[in-house]
Amino acid sequence: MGCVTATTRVRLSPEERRSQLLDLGVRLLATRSLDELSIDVLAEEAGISRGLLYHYFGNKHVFHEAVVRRAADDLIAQTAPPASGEPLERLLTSVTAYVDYVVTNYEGYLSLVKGAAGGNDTLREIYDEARSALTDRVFREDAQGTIITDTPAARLVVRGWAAMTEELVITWRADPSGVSREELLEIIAASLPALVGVIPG
Amino acid sequence: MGCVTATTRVRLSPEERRSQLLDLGVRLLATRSLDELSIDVLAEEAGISRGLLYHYFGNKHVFHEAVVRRAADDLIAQTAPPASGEPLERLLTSVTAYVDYVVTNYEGYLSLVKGAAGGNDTLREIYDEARSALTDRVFREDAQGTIITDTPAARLVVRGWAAMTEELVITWRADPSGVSREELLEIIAASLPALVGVIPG
DNA sequence: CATTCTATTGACACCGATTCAATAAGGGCA
DNA sequence: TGCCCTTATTGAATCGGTGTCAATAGAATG
Repeated sequence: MGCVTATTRVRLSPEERRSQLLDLGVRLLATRSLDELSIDVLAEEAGISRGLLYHYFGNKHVFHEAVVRRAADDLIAQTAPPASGEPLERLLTSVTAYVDYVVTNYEGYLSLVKGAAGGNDTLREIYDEARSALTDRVFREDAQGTIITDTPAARLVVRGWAAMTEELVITWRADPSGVSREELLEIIAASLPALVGVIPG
Repeated sequence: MGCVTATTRVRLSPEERRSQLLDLGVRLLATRSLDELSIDVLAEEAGISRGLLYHYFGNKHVFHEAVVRRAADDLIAQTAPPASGEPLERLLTSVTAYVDYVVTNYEGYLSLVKGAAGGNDTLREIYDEARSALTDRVFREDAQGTIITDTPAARLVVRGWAAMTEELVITWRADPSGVSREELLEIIAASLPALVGVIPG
């Protein structure tokens, strides 16, 4: 049954409260879509008044942005590439972590993607950052040199590859029949060089 | 200045009225996003009462679905492939029409995509139909035979290719610098065979 | 234990979605 | 031509969720 509805008000430090609300927000994304995540629902679940949410986040949009940002940070952290190793191998490790992240956090990830895709520019920008964290490194040059030459066409293609990867993972997770996890990873990994090969010029 | 605000109520046949409201809805998508397309706004623009919208479409969701369906039908009609010709050439013609459609109807198309992506299952399904209209033919076998063998992995890859194509076109249209329309078309067209090549098995 | 700072509340104003009984356009019939 | 009758259309009332703000009460400090 859990606790009874709050009797005495509890006073937390702003950092703790803010963090609690954001965590709860991200957790609730597994159950509802972003715009079903109303102020009412969150206040109810958190056991606080609606007014408190408006105290910490000026309005619903700001709150949504903060939640999406936290979810994106989760994703970025979980798919961080290893510090060392072959550039292509590091990318593969990252992609594998991404696939596994989506598989385990499917519902929440879906809400994140849909919310960002359907939302305002700010939301899309936040999600773009997460994508870039995954893909930008193919342009970053290190001791071994750059993997892909940085041209407008190459940027475009890599961005397209990221969109394709997202679609592949989401679709596969919804119905994995006929394709194994390893085959999926192979498709994604092999796609990037295959696509780079079609860049004109 | 246009006409003054309606003085006498005009009575249309249900078909005419319904059609008028849907057309207006699609047209307004070039200016606002789907969820900024409120009942108030539409009624105002159409010069009718809010109640009438509820008479024709039970609620806002249903109205939005109908608008998206009409916009998707537009897209499908405009990108219909020629009846005859080489399968691959027919696909290229379709893709070219798709690119040109997005270029000219950019704002409205963005609203369509965002609305479908961020919306409920019904909305996504409608948009999926439009995508399928563009891509399914690569599996259809005709006199020349099938272009791509129909397997779960192939279905997945073609779906990914469609998502990539959408991302490429939208991104390119937002900032075409550095890549010409012909190069874009070349990238998209060459991508499909390149991706089919990475299918395992 | 009193004081003070500020995290937290609850009541209220407001806007858009939704309902429904009342209204009137306009085609058909005498 | 003028009445009638169907039904397209309206407008007022309701409801649920957002956003505002002065009032309330933890808890740390002296």
